[in-house]
Amino acid sequence: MIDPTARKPPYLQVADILAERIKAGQYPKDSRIPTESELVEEFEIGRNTARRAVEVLRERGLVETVPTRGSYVL
Amino acid sequence: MIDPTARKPPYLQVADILAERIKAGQYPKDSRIPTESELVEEFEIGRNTARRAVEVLRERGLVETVPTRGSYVL
DNA sequence: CTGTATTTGTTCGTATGTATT
DNA sequence: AAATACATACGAACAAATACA
Repeated sequence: MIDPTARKPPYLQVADILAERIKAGQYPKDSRIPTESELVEEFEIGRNTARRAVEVLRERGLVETVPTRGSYVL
Repeated sequence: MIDPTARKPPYLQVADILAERIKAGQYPKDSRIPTESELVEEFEIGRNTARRAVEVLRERGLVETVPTRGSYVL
């Protein structure tokens, strides 16, 4: 799924995949995207990398993160 | 704040600035100095450079670093 | 009310790759 | 060649808040 050798770093690859899913309606508005742990498992990445990916989605205004809850599609 | 072109490398410049602050009592004994991330932001340097700066303070016996906690003034 | 599980927040440790001087 | 610097990544540990049985 993720290519660690690609020019695009893993955290961006993951962010883009998640953004695609949001755009496609796979994660509907107000729904919660996968937790950091789930992203770690699905994409076989470290937690920090998962966090960075979600951070990108926040910066893009795609999700909102609620501590102890998760990140929700806007 | 930091001059990347100076003869003194950034990590030493940062270390010296922090040492000054400790000496001046800006960071009192037993208090925590800024985290690596905070140093990255304040001085606009990379994380490795921030780490190097703190390493210098350790070598000078000015601080003690506790994994997952931070570095504390001695 | 109490304990446990879940989830994000924070922070340092370590390593790799690339670029510049 | 060596030192310096930055970006990226994974690991580990602990805190804090929330949810739930």
